[in-house]
Amino acid sequence: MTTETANYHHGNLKLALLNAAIEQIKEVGVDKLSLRSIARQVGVSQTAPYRHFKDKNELLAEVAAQAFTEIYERSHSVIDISASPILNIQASGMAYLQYAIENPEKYRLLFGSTIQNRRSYNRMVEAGEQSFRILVDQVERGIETGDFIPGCSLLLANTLWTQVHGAASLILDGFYQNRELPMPFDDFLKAQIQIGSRALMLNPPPITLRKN
Amino acid sequence: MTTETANYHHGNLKLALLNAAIEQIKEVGVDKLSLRSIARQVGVSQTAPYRHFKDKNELLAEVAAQAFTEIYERSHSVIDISASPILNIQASGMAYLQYAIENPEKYRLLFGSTIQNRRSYNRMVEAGEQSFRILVDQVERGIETGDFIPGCSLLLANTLWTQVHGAASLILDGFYQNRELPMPFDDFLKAQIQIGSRALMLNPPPITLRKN
DNA sequence: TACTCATGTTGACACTGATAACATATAAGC
DNA sequence: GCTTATATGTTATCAGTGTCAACATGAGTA
Repeated sequence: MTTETANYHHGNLKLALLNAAIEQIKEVGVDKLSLRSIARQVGVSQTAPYRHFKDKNELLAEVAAQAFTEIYERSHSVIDISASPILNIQASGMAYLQYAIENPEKYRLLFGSTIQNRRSYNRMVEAGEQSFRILVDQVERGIETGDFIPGCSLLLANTLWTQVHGAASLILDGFYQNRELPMPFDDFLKAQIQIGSRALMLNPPPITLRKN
Repeated sequence: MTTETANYHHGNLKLALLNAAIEQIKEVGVDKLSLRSIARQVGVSQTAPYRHFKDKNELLAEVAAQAFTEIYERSHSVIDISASPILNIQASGMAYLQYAIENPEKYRLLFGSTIQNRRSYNRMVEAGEQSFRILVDQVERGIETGDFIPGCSLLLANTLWTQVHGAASLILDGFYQNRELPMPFDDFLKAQIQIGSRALMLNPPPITLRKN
């Protein structure tokens, strides 16, 4: 209903603005995004957005909340309750990286410094924490089964996320672009995640890295 | 000499601009930094900077190159050639994190999306790689001594950096601010680095996390 | 029908990065 | 020592931004 019928003057301008923002973030990048150009695309005056968002920051925070939810869904969809925690962690890590690679500008919005005062946007914060909880859950399972270091699941989950987030950042910043890799890019990601997840294990399995 | 005597109209305006930029980045943050306010602080017209830098981006890239060098010096200064690779890695990781925490806005400049076209600024890129090489060196030593997973030092070093960089990002984004930690913050960092570095080891030592 | 209030527009302000045209002082050539 | 070219700095201006206050409009309600 909400998507079809025109409610008011424009007919759900708020949603139209959000969609236009997402589109332009993808096209011109998050830095070059302007509220005015969003309004222009929707065919509305420059100040119309202010009836639906306190300011540009608030609009971006809402886009970010949506993106965090997407990341959550991606990472969650590959979790298999009957699989081992370590496999789940690796799978959701790859899903996370894939999202970042496929949506570089959205990812920058999530973790760059564009949005100010992040902590004051509840919807966004909660959507972010939801993703994090996937990790915490799997880490706790791994601790229960005796595979992981016991003590503090938050810390272990952090180590994981931190690593995957760092990898994503370096990829998006083009760090690997002119660099010779010892293996195909996708394998490189997998290896990185595999190595990283060894950190949690009480007795990590031996590992060999193919040179190519 | 260069710092003392006035060379030209202003007397080393380029250096004065860079210093003013660094000061303002610290004070108002990298997003709110404007070329005009830098010029104002130095007491020169808005367009004077354009005689020394092609554009704002170029000025920022030079500040970043300087900051990368500082990070290198910090991380390098704690390397002890007679100590084990793993200890060196942990020490330089902590030094890196400390730099990020002490200079949050500079760190954002280095890895945020403010500077465009990073790869085209050689001085900056090289200063960055220099820091990375500290890690690669220690990883290679660790592989030689048989402590680390053999195969690809680049990949292992990446895993490390990636993790430390990710930790820095989350800290600066305030992720840990309203969150209860199981131990004092500094210990939390150390633990994270300690756990992370286990990933590289062929036979990581058992580890226990104090609950407090 | 009249009124209210959410929604949208106009006009304006104070900023920003950047360019072109002009001014000036320094270093080099004679 | 005087002229001249060039590096350096200024003025004026443009197009663009986020945001606010004042005004316009139209849908739902009393």
